Amino acid sequence: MADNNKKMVEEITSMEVDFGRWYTDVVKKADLVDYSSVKGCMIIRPYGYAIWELIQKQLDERFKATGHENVYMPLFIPESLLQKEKDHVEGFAPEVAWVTHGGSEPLAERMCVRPTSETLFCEHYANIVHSYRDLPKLYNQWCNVVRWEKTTRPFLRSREFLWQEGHTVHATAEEAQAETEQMLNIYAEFCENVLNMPVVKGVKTESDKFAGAVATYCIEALMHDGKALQAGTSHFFGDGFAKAFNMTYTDKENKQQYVQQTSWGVTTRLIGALIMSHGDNNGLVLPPKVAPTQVVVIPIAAHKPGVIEKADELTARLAKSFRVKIDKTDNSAGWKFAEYEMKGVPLRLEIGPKDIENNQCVLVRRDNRQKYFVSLDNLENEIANLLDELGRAIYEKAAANMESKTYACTSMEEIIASRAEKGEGFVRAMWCGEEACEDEVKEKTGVGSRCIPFAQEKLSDVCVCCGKPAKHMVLWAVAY
RNA sequence: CGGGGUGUGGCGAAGUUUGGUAUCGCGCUUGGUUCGGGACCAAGAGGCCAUGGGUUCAAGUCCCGUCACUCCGACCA
Repeated sequence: MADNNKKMVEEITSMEVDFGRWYTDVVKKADLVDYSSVKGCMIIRPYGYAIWELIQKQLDERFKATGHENVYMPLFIPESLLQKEKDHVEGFAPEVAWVTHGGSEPLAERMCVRPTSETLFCEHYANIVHSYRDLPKLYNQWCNVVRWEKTTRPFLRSREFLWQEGHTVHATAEEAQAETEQMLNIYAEFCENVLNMPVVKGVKTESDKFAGAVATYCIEALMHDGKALQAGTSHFFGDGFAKAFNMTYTDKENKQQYVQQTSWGVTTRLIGALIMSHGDNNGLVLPPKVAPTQVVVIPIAAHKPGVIEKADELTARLAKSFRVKIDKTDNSAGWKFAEYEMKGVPLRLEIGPKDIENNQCVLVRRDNRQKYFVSLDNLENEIANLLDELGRAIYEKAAANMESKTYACTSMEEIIASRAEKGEGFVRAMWCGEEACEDEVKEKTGVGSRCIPFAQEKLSDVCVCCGKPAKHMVLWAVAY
């Protein structure tokens, strides 16, 4: 059998050897994506898309529960509309794709393919909001956006990607601020409970915030290789866009006021995040709540009488409670085991002649390959428990990874030494608040500021760069 | 956008230095034996060697151009 395992090693690069290669191997071999002839864009295959649908569904439930409604905006944005907010256009100009012709006729005004839809929402809100009675407006849109990236990677950075963008307008800054924080908290809760992925909540530094925002909040996750990944953002805009787009309403005192605005989004990048958080050298490990198949039923010695029938019966029974799939192909059992491990299916159910005799089956956990011999009488409960346990276990593992790769440093030398000795991870270090220092840290140590975590800790009194009094503890890292 | 690398059946490669019949493994098809960790035997199908031009009796191989992909830097969810 050991000989057969060689095949496995050849097929997927070990994470320890080359994490980047491992990642591209996994997304392809687990059948999540395929490469497209359209440069820098990916084909999301049915299995990958099913994960996205589960993410969508569970996020959408949370949005609806907090009063949000889904809408759809146009794909194209006229140049004049994009130009209205100065910071915004400067931020996005380098990466927008332009439509210049309709058929063979040049357009009077070129249009970009949306890189994000703030401007469209702003225009719409300016039209529909007149009175304090019209507020708040809590809209969300599920769509695709285009950003002309130079280098691309499936799920992490591609020229077209799928996301959700929430856009809300409020009467007061307090209310908008509360919305911004609420949505960040929803993202964080979702990452932890649904994706089983720990995140750090914080606020971006001035230089790193969204183009046009007053403040950008984010959740940062740490991947298995110690690099950081921004998993979601929530922006507070104040009235910046409101002034540029003339979004006003009349308040109770009959005075004209600008609306206060937010936006927030997560993308298909979340799929990349969970791959790099939970995956191992056998492939994907999917959190049970977003696994398209939670239990795969594998009949053993399927030619023996009664096995297929029993496996079918079990599959039908379990389908009432779980996402179940049966594999009746004539591939060998061992091949199937490896196949569904590669695809990250949380539980494998083996049922063979011996089991049928004993009124039992074998359940095997994806994360640790532990085997359980389970009576068929109590199967649903056992499966539910094991799925829960697996979810908790991979969360704990990811949390332990994050903790063990988080380093507190009190000087630039320490940061450099930490990176050299311990490798990549989150570096916690004090900062004075000056952009020059932020840049210098990045230049000299290689790590960039990820966020100023909400959970602050005073590691020392002075900035690691300039030695002046420190204002914040910043989380630094090499990022995807 | 700068610096490397690679393009050969569906996938992964050898062959290129030194020009001479298109090779190997996986996968696929058919039949049989297997079946509790990537099975085995047998017989098949499948390629104008990325592309355009050149050199030559002869080009996957040498020369010039183009395109694509990929890795490393600068920009980004």
